[in-house]
Amino acid sequence: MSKSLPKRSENYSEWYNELVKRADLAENSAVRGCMVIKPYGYSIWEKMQRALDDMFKETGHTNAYFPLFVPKSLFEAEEKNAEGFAKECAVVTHYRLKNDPEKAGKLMVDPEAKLEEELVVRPTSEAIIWSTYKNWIQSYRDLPLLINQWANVVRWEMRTRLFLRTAEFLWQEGHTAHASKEEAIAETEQMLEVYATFAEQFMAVPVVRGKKTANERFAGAEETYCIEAMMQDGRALQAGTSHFLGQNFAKAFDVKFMTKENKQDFVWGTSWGVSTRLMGALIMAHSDDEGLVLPPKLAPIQVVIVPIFKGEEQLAQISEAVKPIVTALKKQGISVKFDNSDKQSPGFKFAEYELKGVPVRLAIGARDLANGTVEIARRDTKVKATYPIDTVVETVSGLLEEIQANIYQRALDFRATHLFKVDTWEEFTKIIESEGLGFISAHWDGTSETEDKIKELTKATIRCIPLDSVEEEGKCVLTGKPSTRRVIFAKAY
RNA sequence: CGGGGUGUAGCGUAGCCCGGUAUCGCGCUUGGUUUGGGACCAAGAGGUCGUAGGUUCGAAUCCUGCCACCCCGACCA
Repeated sequence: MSKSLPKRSENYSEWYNELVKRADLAENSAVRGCMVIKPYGYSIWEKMQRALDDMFKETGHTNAYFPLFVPKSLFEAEEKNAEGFAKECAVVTHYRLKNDPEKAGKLMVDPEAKLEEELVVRPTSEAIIWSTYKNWIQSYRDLPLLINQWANVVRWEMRTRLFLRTAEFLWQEGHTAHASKEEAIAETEQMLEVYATFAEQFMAVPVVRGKKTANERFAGAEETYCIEAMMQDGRALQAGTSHFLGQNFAKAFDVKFMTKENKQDFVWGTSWGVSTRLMGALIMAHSDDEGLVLPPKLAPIQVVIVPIFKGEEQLAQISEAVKPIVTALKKQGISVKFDNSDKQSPGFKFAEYELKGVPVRLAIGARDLANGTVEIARRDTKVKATYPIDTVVETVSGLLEEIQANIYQRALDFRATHLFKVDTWEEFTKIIESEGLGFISAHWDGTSETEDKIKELTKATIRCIPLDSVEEEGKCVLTGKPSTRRVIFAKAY
């Protein structure tokens, strides 16, 4: 195995792929399009789950679990939703295998064990959940119903990429039911804000909050809100979506409730989700040619301590000096690893923990013991400095906060320099065709035809209509027709 | 799913055109010396050459099917 990663600047996607594998995050599995998430990668996902789950609970949601399989008849009930996902569904048709009479030791699908009704492996759970909600909701007193589930879903994608698009992926999906349209919209917007806050404060990835155009809307939704993040190659990554479902699913599954006024009405729904794709966003937003750069809040190991020693005696002395540091850091809630293995040289360890994105590294050798010092290195800037040993805890906890803030700021600055306000088609194509592309803020006439045409010509799509976009007079960048606000165009993952 | 490429030890590869039982590096094992940015020396172990067929006295090498991965398209809430 060669020591260094492919250069990010030379081949971004090769760099990404190699990084995911080399940092022990995930690898391809024996199943087409499905990945194995390795322990180190999974522990990052667990930290994401923990933080998100806390935020869901804080906003009044509880977790539940619904089946992996959806009977076809339920799946097709909400027509638009079914149609939107039909092309990427895995379907279970049989429930038994048997020995193949013609090939010894081989199994075959037992043709006699055909299911009466096919089961769709959920690509999303609206159908199975709304069919259940019908039984749970009778009165306005049963509302709002605020439920989340952590689950796996399957979407049979033609081309997959580790974390960004896999046939099976892990996610959470919130499904809520409300007595009024206003309340459902407020819920949709609240959860979008939860996602945006998580992305910015935990992942250190700035996002644009916005609404999707009709073309990009979730199948079965009245309105799809999203957060869009910019990766280091200037492409956009949809990092989370929150849908206002109107009464579409309530009508499809006949979910009615009695209002305070003693009238029957259909309930209003929302659904919202983020997936292991966030791992892809996290990796692509911050990492460099040396490897991962993790935000301290999501790093499984926040501080690694590397002893530099000659012989066991020195290691024992260093270990003694390290002990109180480890204890003190842990007391602060900081996760620490003391790597006292003598299998690898310090240089090897330095490179290894950089590859894995450990935010802070301490190095202690005989020289430090004599001087009462520790070398502290930060992953984001690669700056090293020596500090008195009794200031380590304070320095480290300050540094973790600084790194969290710094990588967010760096990503924000990157986005700022790759966000272009464009008013002519010439400029538009020039930017979109250049290597280091980015987000284009431009006027659009509001029609699907124009959106499609632009996609056809440039491969750029409307990522969203930003929630904070200001109303202004303008002309569509392609057609010249009047427009009242700018939208964000970009090439997307 | 279409076009192109790749598949050889845990990883990365040479050999393939021109058929004769597989090269090198990393890693691994053992012993020793090392350790402030991916240590060094010595000795070893490790292979149905992606897979299934075919041609041939003989196939990593030639032919066919299949599978997987990568790149470019198409597809993608």
